[in-house]
Amino acid sequence: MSSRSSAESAREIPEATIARLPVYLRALTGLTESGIATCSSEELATAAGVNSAKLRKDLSYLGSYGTRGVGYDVEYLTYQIAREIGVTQDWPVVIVGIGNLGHALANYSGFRSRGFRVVALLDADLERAGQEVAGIAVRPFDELEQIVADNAVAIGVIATPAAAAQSVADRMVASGITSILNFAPSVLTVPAGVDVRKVDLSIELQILAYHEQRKAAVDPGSVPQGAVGSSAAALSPEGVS
Amino acid sequence: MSSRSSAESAREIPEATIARLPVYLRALTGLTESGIATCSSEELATAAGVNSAKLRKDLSYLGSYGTRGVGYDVEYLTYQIAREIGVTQDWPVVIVGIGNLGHALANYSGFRSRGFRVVALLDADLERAGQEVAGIAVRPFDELEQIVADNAVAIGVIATPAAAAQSVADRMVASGITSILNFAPSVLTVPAGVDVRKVDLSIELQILAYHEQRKAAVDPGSVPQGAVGSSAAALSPEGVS
DNA sequence: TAGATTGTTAATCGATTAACAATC
DNA sequence: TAGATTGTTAATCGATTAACAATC
Repeated sequence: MSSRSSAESAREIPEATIARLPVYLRALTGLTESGIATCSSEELATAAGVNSAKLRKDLSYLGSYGTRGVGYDVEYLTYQIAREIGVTQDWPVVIVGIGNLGHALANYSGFRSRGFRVVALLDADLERAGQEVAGIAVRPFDELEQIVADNAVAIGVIATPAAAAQSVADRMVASGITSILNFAPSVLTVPAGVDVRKVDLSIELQILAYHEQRKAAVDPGSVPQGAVGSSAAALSPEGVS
Repeated sequence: MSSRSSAESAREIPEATIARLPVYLRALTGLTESGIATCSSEELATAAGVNSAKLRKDLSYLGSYGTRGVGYDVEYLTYQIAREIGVTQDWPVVIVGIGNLGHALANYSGFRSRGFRVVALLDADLERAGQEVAGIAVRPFDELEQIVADNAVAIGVIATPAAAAQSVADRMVASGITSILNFAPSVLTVPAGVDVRKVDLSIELQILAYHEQRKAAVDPGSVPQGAVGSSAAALSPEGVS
């Protein structure tokens, strides 16, 4: 799936580690805001919600940025991780599909402070295009190629209905985008070299439901087991907005 | 983290498999909509975006629901997976925090068809409470305990700002909720027996940025490398809505 | 020097994959 | 019977973890 370049740098960072680096970065930001200048692997691990052995192992792939007997300098480690991830500079991003979710994404103020800059909002619906969301004009989807070229956009966000997602992805790839964050509930097919990550609300809920069901089974009566709906309703065809 | 009951049923399904069952379910729904009644592991795997060996291995944990030489009956397999996950019945869910994201979640029509029913929208802001979103009245957060009790709610969704998330989680847990889906960018501390899953927009984007940066490094010039922002901007304190 | 904590080793655990016997 | 495809085995790969030597 993800790019797996082989002989590039001395270190080859495992995927599982890469996925945790942003979590460490956020935990470090929290420490900075609390006025903490130095921390041990134990403290940082707690803030990030992992165990300290895993944290130290993860950081060891980046280099030796701590001091034995002392810990880590919060500011220095923050910079090193940000540099490793690649968010010491802002990445321009386009969001396609300005429905409810697109609105929420456009208004999400966390992007800017974490290395991203929304350069355009696009929607195929010409009614929506022309409006303004979060201070950014919504533009017709057809302007995608121009916008990607003008702003050197490498990352695209898809917040369209499932039916439109693949064709939006195709246009994104053709226009030069090589990383896609997909919120539409559909599997995207993209060429090698293009990375896709997927966020799916109901899949996350279903994973919780699985465990919830098991809790109820182990300890019947202790956990409320929801009102009884019909299985027909639960299994009916999708009506994704 | 997640519940790990030991001697419960004959099978002990791996976490990685559980996380993929909802993906298979969605792929099967797609096949049903296309009028396909039977499929091979190869076809279903393609629709789900995994390889067929992994799919068959995953399904083998549930039982033997296929026919050698033939494949799987789509409707039968759909039911078996839905039953395993626990979504043949509807799970009542509450959403706390009706900002932009809460709005989007409340309006997400996919919940209903996938085993969930939003029974209440809650917000601490009394201005918001009293409004109506997606046909559901927004109620004061203080009514949480009553609503959870009345509707036997086991699953809660947090869409509040980061600063409020932990206290909302505490109240949820105290009220009897044992599964939480957290959209706020903060690490939640909960008692054993409570499951938390986290969805984080900027973490997903940062993972993409990491790989994007590597692509640019391997093949300079071929991939646009975004406008140059200041590292100060990228690392400034959070401004999460 | 004594205490603390990192960075690394090595063992363990879990997940993935290819191959194929079972069987429709 | 011949062809197709599942379910399972076993090998491989990657991730986690505890323990501790290195070193501040």
